[in-house]
Formats: sequence, C-alpha cells, structure tokens
Amino acid sequence: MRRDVFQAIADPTRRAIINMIAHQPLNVNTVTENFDVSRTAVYKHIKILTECGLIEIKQQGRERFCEAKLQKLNEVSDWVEQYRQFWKARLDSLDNYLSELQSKNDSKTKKKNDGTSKRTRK
Amino acid sequence: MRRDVFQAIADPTRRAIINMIAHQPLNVNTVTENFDVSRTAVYKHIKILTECGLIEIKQQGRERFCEAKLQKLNEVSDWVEQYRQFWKARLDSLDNYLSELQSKNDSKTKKKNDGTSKRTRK
DNA sequence: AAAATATGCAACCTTTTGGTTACAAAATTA
DNA sequence: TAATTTTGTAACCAAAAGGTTGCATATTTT
Repeated sequence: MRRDVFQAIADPTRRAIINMIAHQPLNVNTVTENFDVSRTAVYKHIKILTECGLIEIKQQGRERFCEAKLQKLNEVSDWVEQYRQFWKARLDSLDNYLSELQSKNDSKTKKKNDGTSKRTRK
Repeated sequence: MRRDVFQAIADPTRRAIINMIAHQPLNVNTVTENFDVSRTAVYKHIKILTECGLIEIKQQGRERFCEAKLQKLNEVSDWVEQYRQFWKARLDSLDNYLSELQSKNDSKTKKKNDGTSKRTRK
C-alpha cells in the first residue's frame, strides 16, 4: 500500500476535498454532501489523505473534523521546482528573440528609442 | 483513460524517467537500462508521459529520443502554490512566537541588545 | 541479402483503485 | 430509554494500472 503525497493528489476527488477543507475544517458528512459518491467512498479518500499526512482528523463529540495540513505539499513543490529552469530556459530564449525583434523594428521606424519598452525577465 | 499531469507524476518510475531525460534527451533503450522492469513496461510509462504532454518523442533513424517538456509541470506548480499561504501561516506564527520569546529572554539576561539575532522572515 | 538493433503493440495476467451495500458502535436528542 | 445522527469498517465488485511474453516492423550493419 503505497501512500505518498504524489499518489494522494493524483485523484481529482481528493484534490477537491483538499480544496474544500483548506479554508476551514469540515466534518465527514459535510465533505460528503459536495460529491455524488457515497459517504464511504469519500471516507476512504479522507483516510488516504490522512495516511499521507495531508489532513488531520479531530474528534469533537460524535463528529470528526478534517483539517488540512498542507505543509506536506512541500514535497511536491520541491520536486516540481527543481525543474523550473528546464521550462523557463525556453521562455527566456523566446523573450530575447522577441526583444531583439522589437529593437530591430524600433530602429527601423524611429531612430529614437530609450529602451523602456524592452521586455525583461528576472 | 484519464491522462492528466497529476496522475502521470504519481508513479515513481515515471518521475524517475522525467529526472533522467530532464538534462538531455535519451532514446527508449537507454532509458530502459536504468530500470529493472522490461522495456515494454518502460515504454508504457513513456507513452503515458507523452500523452499528457510531459515529454515529446523525436525519431532519429531507428531510434526515438524522449525529450522532456516540463512546461506542463506548471499545472502542478500552480495548484500547489495556491495553498502555500495555508502552510506558511503557521510557520510565521511560530516565527513570531520564537522571536517574542527571544526578546523576553534577551531583556532578562542582558539589558543591551541590538536585535541583530532576531529571526525574520519575508 | 542476411543478421542485428530499436521500437511499437497485441494479448494476457495480477494487484490496486475506487466504488458499492450492509452492519456495528458511539454520541446526541427527543 | 428509545430514536436519530455521525462515523468506522468489513465484504464484495468492476475497472484501471502496471507488469509480462511474444511477435511484427523499420533501420542499420555486416
């Protein structure tokens, strides 16, 4: 039974659950009301999210409130961000290309150009 | 056949494949060599990654090179980042708590404190 | 041309996933 | 106390996922 964050957020229903409780904790029945699958199905999703640490259950009377613990999303964030350079590189190239194009065009139409319209990217 | 980026990166083998070809394109056999499953299994993973746009296949003679197209990871990045406030908030609270504690402690032990050791977070 | 190499894919199998119904147990309410 | 509400979980099912072997096809190599 693999139970990591990547697998947990792969399911669209689970992502929707996370979205629901991100703002405020909700009990199991309330979460269920927003889906057209059974309470048991939703409960299983909640259990998976609990097992990988994305949510925590707090009992209050006969109800259990699901509280989002989104620190765990750091794992995903870290993994994704390590590749940002690989998809940013091309955008930068396009940027340079466009701004070169712009310069050429500028010098063709008007001789004066202070360069303020040049696109930049940090 | 659901084929979205979240589902694609849920499998650890596929994440490993992405990692391999992020730096330079590799042909199918070379990718396969690094795993202990069959070429067919790896091929299926590559197909899934292709179908959701994370990699592109370029034929070159009898070989096919797999090239990473990681722009699609933006979908994941965007989804995760929208929640950052929810897990950053608590760290900030802890930070404030710790720095308050520090102040109290400082004023108890030595009267003089220029505050340079105070923890800050932007 | 023949052999070797690199790949795509069908057919099949087992395990996992996501869902269901049915029932039990604990807490609240009437 | 009896009825209601909220939840946990067992038992079961169909479909999807991840894997395998075997074979066909296209390109090089020899």
